[in-house]
Amino acid sequence: MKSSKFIVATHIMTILALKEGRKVTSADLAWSINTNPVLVRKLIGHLKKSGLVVSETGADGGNKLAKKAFEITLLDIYSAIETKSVFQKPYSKMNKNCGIARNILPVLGHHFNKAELALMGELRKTSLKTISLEIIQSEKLKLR
Amino acid sequence: MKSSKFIVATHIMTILALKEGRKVTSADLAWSINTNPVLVRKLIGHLKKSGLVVSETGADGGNKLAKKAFEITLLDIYSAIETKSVFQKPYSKMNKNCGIARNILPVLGHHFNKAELALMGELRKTSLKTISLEIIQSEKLKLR
DNA sequence: TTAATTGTAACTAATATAGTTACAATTAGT
DNA sequence: ACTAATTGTAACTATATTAGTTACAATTAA
Repeated sequence: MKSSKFIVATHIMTILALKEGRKVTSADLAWSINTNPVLVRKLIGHLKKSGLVVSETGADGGNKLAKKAFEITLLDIYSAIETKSVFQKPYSKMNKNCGIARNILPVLGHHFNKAELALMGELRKTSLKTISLEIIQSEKLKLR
Repeated sequence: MKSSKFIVATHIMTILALKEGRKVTSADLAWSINTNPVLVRKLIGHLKKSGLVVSETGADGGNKLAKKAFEITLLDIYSAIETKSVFQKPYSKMNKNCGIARNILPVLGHHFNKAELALMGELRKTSLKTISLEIIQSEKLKLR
């Protein structure tokens, strides 16, 4: 995964979870992330396609979760944002005259898929509710 | 993982495994991968540091495995090549005035680490010997 | 009608990855 | 000692990916 999209998207989702149903604008989200509202809206576009977020346009518009936070897992966010495999590049340039090169991709692909499924299985264990509770807890600890 | 380095490194290691102890030059490896010998030597540099490959310079020089193929796992190759976490970007630009932003990285980091450990655990299950046997098998099936 | 907002296209900037060139150091064979 | 083949590495260029920006049409509440 080359980008910070997943982290940023989870950051967005965590804010929406902590705002519990109140609409949040892309400008407010961008403030916390310290980035551009357009970038936020692009990410939210993916989250909406996956049914995780709903938005309203116009004055007093904004974004909120489409489900309860305990119904959303890190895997849902991951799947909404990351289209490519963690591993797989097209990698089409290997030499077709070489018997090893001809077969390496299907063979490795199988093992890479198993590894990625293990990763995804682990992400599915954590809900957005858990994340938001941990954020609150973490902030409280620092205040002492 | 943003690069194809891991796939290419595993490709290299598979060739070395199938050559069983015979020295292979970076030029021969580059031929199979259809890339530049220097690129191959750079990757081999990492594999050597991790004790997976040994090389000889000079005429009749080349590279070979430092261990038996069944003693090397995909995780060994992965760890030799990939220095950064699958997920973690520095991501230092979030707004320190936001309580959520201040805490998101340690909280998510914990869950991301668990996921990455699951991925690595899966990679450790497969040895280079297995990969090379599967390559042979896959090529044989195609010849029928 | 106005102001605030999303959605999106088109673009630029920044960063990361891949590939290349060049050459010193090493070694086997002669 | 000389030659040819090889690794190791630095410095560089090219390509691809990601991040960020600008602009503006469409939508909606007041």
